[in-house]
Amino acid sequence: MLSLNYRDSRPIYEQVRDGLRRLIITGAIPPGDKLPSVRAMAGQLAINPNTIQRAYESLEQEGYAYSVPGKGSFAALPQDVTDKRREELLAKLDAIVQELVYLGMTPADIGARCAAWKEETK
Amino acid sequence: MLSLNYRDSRPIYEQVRDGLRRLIITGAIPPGDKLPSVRAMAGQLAINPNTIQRAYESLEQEGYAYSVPGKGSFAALPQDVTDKRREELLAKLDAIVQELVYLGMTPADIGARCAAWKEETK
DNA sequence: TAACCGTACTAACACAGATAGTACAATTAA
DNA sequence: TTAATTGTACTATCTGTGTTAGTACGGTTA
Repeated sequence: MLSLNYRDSRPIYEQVRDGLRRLIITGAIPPGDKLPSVRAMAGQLAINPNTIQRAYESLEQEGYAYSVPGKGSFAALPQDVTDKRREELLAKLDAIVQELVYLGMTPADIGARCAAWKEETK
Repeated sequence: MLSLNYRDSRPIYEQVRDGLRRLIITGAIPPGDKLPSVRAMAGQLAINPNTIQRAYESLEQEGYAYSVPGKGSFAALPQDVTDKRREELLAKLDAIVQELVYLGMTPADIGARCAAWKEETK
């Protein structure tokens, strides 16, 4: 379901958050479905529950999940994702395009690549 | 020339590296031009020279700069930028497109946005 | 009732980031 | 030649964040 890379310099809770987000946007976890419990995922990944909780808090701040005490954490609807997150993505997109253009690609090249994007379950 | 954000959680040396990269890809520092010396930039930003050196090392690993002992550090040519860096950019691009599609945008929308990109000196 | 859930603390530890200081060889300008 | 500047390489120290460990409470479910 999820894997950690201890050679990666990124904090574990960020890796968990990004991994869960990926499971959601790829459809592996449909909106409304229950996410693994904090303790279950901590046990599975052999890390501390506090670290998982931190990942869930971060994911919840983005709008990708919501939690109900006593019940569990669930994947939210795409509509619930924060505008802040959308703006971040577009800003990153622009920065990447700018650098790729500097490196020789044309905006048309990049645009074509994006337009041809398919769900390849990467 | 450059500015630091101490509220940002990102390490200073990464902020410096990204800032310098931006100056290069925007054309503010043309290829072949000399970058500020380690000590000069450290003094200007009021931080430790070691931190600047670390930023330069990272920038050099990407291929955006090269250093000559006794002379200084210089902006490299776009051709010198590592293939690794290019691959990273394309991988990030794909991930962003995937998430934007999940959030409701069509690949055509995103492609059009990229193709319409202009040098706005952001 | 018992087991699970999210959540909220406190305390302690490990490590990366950052600072401070020093040093050396190569280059440049005086 | 001399003096100043450059990149580079160390060591030592400090701080903050990430992580772990343990405990606890209220709500939900079987």
